[in-house]
Amino acid sequence: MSTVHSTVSLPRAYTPADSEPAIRQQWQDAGIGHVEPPEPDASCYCIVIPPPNVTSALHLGHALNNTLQDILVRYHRMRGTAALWMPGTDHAGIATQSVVENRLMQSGTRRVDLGREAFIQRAREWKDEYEAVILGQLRELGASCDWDRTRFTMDPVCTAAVRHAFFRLYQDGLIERGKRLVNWDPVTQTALADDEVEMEDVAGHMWYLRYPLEDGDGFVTVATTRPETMLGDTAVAINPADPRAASLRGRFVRLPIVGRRIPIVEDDYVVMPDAEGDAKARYATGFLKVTPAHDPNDWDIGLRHDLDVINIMAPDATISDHHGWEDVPDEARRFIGLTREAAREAVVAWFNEAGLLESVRDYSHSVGHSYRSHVPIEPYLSDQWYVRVTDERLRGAALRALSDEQYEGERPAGGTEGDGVIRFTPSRYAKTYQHWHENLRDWCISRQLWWGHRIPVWTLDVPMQGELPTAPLSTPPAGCDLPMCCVDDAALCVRISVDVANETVRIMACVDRDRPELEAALVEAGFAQDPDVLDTWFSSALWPMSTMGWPAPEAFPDTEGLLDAFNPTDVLCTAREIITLWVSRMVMFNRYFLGGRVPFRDVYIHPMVQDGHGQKMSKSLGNGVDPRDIIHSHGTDALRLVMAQIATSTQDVRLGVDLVDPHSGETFEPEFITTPAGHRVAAPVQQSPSVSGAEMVTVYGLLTGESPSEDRPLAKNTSSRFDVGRHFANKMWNAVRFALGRIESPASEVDMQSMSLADRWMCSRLVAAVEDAEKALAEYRFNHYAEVAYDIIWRDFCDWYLEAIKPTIGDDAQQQRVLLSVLDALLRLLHPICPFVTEAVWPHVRALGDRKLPGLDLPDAELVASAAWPVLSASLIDEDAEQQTDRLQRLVGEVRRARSENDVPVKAKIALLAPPRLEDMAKASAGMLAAMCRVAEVRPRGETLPAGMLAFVFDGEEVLLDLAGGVDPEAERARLESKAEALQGTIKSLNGRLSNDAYVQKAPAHLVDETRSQLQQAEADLVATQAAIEALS
RNA sequence: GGGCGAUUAGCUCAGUUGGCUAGAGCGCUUCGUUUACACCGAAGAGGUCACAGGUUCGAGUCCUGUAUCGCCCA
Repeated sequence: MSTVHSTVSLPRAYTPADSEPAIRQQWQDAGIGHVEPPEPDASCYCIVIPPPNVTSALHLGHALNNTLQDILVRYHRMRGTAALWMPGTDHAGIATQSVVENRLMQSGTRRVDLGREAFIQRAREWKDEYEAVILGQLRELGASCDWDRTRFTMDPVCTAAVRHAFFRLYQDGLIERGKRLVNWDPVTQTALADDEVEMEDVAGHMWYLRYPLEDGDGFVTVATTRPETMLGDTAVAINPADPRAASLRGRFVRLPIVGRRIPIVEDDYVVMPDAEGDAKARYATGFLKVTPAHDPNDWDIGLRHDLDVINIMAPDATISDHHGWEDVPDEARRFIGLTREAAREAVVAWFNEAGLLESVRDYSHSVGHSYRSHVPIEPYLSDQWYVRVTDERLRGAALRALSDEQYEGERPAGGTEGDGVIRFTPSRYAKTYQHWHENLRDWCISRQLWWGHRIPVWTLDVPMQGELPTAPLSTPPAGCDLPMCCVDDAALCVRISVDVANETVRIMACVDRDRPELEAALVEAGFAQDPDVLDTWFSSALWPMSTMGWPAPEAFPDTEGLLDAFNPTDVLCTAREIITLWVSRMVMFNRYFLGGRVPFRDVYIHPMVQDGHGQKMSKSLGNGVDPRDIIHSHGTDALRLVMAQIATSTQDVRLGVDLVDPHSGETFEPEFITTPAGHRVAAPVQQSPSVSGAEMVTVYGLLTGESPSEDRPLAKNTSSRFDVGRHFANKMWNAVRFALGRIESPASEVDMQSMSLADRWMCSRLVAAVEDAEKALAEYRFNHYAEVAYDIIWRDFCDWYLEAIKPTIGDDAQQQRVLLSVLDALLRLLHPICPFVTEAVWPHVRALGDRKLPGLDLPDAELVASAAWPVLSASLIDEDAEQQTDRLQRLVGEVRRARSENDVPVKAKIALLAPPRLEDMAKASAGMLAAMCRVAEVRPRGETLPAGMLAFVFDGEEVLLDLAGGVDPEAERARLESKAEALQGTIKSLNGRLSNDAYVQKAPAHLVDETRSQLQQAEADLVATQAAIEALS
């Protein structure tokens, strides 16, 4: 074997960092991700990336999300379809503005100090910085996106889509301005979407306030957690089922402090008092103060009973008489200007002094907080823009898009394109989607921010003159039932509303995309653009269209043809937390603007990555793992393999977070502490596990004010979970090294008839593995695909096949050809998961010559990334080889166990004494037996059994091993007797099953037959075992 | 309060229409550096499948209830 020298071309161990950068460059040079729209009938595959927020670098959740997408895209590309993966990033309005403001505040600058233009410039600089980081990370991960088509939700292409979508919706009456209660953040003074509100449990109080009845005949007691809002009360409500309701019907209450006369109304929303009931009922009095301007439920009650709405607060949540509160008596003057917290104390004190405070009880409840400023949300009445998503054209379309089998109940009939197309994987998320739409509320899309798409509406208020317009200036479009709607230019939509109280007429003009002259004309005429920007999800909702050039591909020639070829996309791959925020809205918009077409056919929801304690990885806990660190310490393939392995359909995955000791480089499990909020985190300072006395600061330590120093450096987070991936890539690498050393002159032709058992078996296994992988991917079972690839490479190929062919490969040109071909196919099979190591060894394997077998098609390619997925013919399936190998593997297992249990030295050669039925097989596989378990000799077993041998039972026959060193007869007897006992147990259980008539009659015949043959086998094994025991004595 | 999900080996998780002795990786024990790989190989220990009922010839798998944990919505 002089060929060993050729392994020299590969180092002993795979070091990812040595080859990954060059491989990325190769992919980029070859443009593997770039796709042009193909001919109409060609097969297409498309995924749009969930655009990461430009707020910060990508975390492990992104690594998971994007690894899975890349696996799909690489697989479909290898299958020969035009596979487009559209990359890009999201401007993330609130989140980005927030991080930029925080950075400014570090130097004491507020955004208002900078002004709008300068602030947007700062935000743009932040975006440029993080966009580069994110795109770099995606490339590092190996993401084979079409980088030429990289988009950003605020770039000109996407902006055109946002402008036109807004215009169309405005024109069609689906966007309107409305006074509504919003989730108001009084610190940042902006409205928040429902999902931007974080619920927190707060230990507060329930105050019991007495409101005197107007006629002086006693009082009612209301219970409230927010006494300060009573200044805006416009009713007291009671449940109509309450026995006290009848006597109070039609009566009034005189509101303390304010003196307002407010009605008692009956509404079944009111919880009746019940000492045994739920938390709310135990604290209830049966009387509810109703403050429509400051509570969403009260708002609804107000609508039902036509109550006054009195706003008593300014936008900063201080008590104010400038925002709708007019009946302010002198008694209430002293509350004006107080913060809501101070007002609460003052109001309670007033009631106490007036003898109207009945009692106070401790009360824990859930209060919405701003995810941005972390102060309690104030339900606040303000003017906002809404999309009427509850309209049948939007919500109905989204519901009808769901596939029949995933729709709960009868799916509404539709009959337009796209109906019944969307399927969720796992299917249970279809329910989340459906329930969300069934309880949908209109979508507030305006945000009081500077960073985002500015609302394209220009407004002018003019004094009312003469007669009010009583009819639309022109006919509104179909479906638009808004008053005073008029249409002018095809790119201009004007609406007029009348404010009778202030005697003004408001003219609002919405302008379509690409009409700067209209905008200028409006400004010239004194119109001012709305200062607000759109909710980020408005532009995200258009992502599958905007990235493909809608509505004006001719204006952006790079995008021409994309929409027709690639929308609908094939699958949206995302986390479940944005099913409502994003998935739903993409479906509504795509269907609305593209004639019912859905944005994607499949929605795959992947699990969440948690830390070792089941907590979400978050910046504030310092428990996140940076994918770049794993790429550097373990290699990208290791990261990707583990990501694929954990992508199971049932549950979220815990990934224990370890530390890297900066003193020694070793990985260790940190000491954990519990934070005041109850989270498990790494203690701020840790001892080095191996360098005595040395300390380090953790990421959590950094957050709590520890500053790293030269003596006490920062310790990076990592996870030993990725070791398995590193080991696997190294295994693949070394299998190739082995092959390079043995494949000297592969045969140019292969005669399948004369292939060895091992070769036939390996090819047969390969067929099964490729089939399994294809099936797994079709069902989005990434973990199964990873398992299939892992097992065939490590268990079948390395552990068995390579060991089995060691004795013969050197002199067998045909076998060399088989090895080479199988290796090539395995690299293709593995490539979508581990693109780097497969690409790194590819040129070496390619250099060895043709790789093709009858029934195995492997067209050559420069790069494995652009190679074809292996196509195997069923003719390679070899049941006989699989059965024989299975038998041989069991025999090897028995021999190995016998050797191990009897402490036979590894180098000691032993002889196998086989009964006739086994002898042929053993002799035919003598080389393999020698290689796998050091059986040096196979001899026939005579009728008389020689002493001093070890016996075991194989397929009902007694086999002997001549172990050279001899056998301890007592240990041997004990082993055989325990074996016999186990067999007796098996026989008893099988007999029991077969003597059960119901089993024999009802179970499928093949199972019953199987049971019978098992019984036969066990009985034969028992006889042979007992014979062996007798032979011992 | 409503909805969804989870509970399987010391740890992290598989287990596809119910069907042989419930699997993997890590960790642990023992042995081994044989010329692909110690990021390796061989052997082994370790599970009343949360609990209680039910359906069935047969339940980790289906149904009901209980407990605990998680997420979403109110």
